[in-house]
Amino acid sequence: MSDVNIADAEANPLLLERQVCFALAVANRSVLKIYRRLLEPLGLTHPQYLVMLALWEVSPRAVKDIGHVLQLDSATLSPLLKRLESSGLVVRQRRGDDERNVDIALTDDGAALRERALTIPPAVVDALGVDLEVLQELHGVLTRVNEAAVRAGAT
Amino acid sequence: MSDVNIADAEANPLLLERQVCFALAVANRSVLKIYRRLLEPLGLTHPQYLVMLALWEVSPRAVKDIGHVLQLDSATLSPLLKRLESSGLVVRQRRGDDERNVDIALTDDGAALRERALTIPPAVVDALGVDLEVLQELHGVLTRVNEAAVRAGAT
DNA sequence: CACGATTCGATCGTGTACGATCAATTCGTG
DNA sequence: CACGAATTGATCGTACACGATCGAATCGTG
Repeated sequence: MSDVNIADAEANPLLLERQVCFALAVANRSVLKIYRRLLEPLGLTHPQYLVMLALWEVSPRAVKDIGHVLQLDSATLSPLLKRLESSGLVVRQRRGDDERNVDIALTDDGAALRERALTIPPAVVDALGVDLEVLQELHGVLTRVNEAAVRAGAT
Repeated sequence: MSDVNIADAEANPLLLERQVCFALAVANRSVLKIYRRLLEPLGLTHPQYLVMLALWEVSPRAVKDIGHVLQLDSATLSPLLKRLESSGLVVRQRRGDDERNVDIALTDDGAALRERALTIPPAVVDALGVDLEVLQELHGVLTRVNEAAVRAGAT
């Protein structure tokens, strides 16, 4: 990752951009690798973990709502939610007032899993070995990029 | 993304971490979405684009080397490289001195594609609508997280 | 030379991602 | 009431991502 340095990047925006897309993709994979190890005992993959996080905040939650928060579409969510259902962590039920909506609700097992999941975040922070300050900085920049990307993709 | 704010995060490290893993995953997907549109005319997916970037820097390059730079293993690279080969952008050839190594080399078409690819980076920066300064900041933080993650994953 | 350890790449199975498309339902308007 | 538009979730096909494993080739040592 050091074949192009920041000085080059300042002189040539194209190189900086390239490094950012490299860095983002590699960072995502690297972080996922850490999560994989930690989540395996819980029987969850990382996207499944994100869905559970969303449900631990609001339990009966529409598929569309989950997809909106996680920026996932139904083509990805449908099979994922089926796996969570067959694991006994959630149930799917059509809502009475509008049969088009499907609500996802935690089962008792799904709600109980939250206790074990509480150990994940500090383990990740520990494994990364970076200061919380750095994570805050990362969060701030990612959020800005995120909003810009959503704006760009909303068309 | 605003159901938990920074103030909460400062009081509770777990929430901050959660937001970061949310933000990283969403940002990665959002940025990929932008690339998808731009790369489609070139007939490249984003991982294929990363491999081509690596090859445009060093042309005859071992599979292992590409995998090291992009943090991808052969299970991902092998089919990907086959697609690039069937697209006529690269050729695979076993190296004489060690038959276990496979060198990937650009074809004339592959090398020529670089010209068209030069339009991609500024288009991404433009689509994101963020300052180069922000991208630099992002790059710096990602690099630090990256190194930490690699260290953590190196066991 | 022979043999075990290592390296390299390919392959298999599972699980996301996402564009495109489809069926069912609801809503707005005439 | 009826009909077209919009919404919602499901399904299909393609393409990563990665753990596990395999087969071939090389290397180190005796």
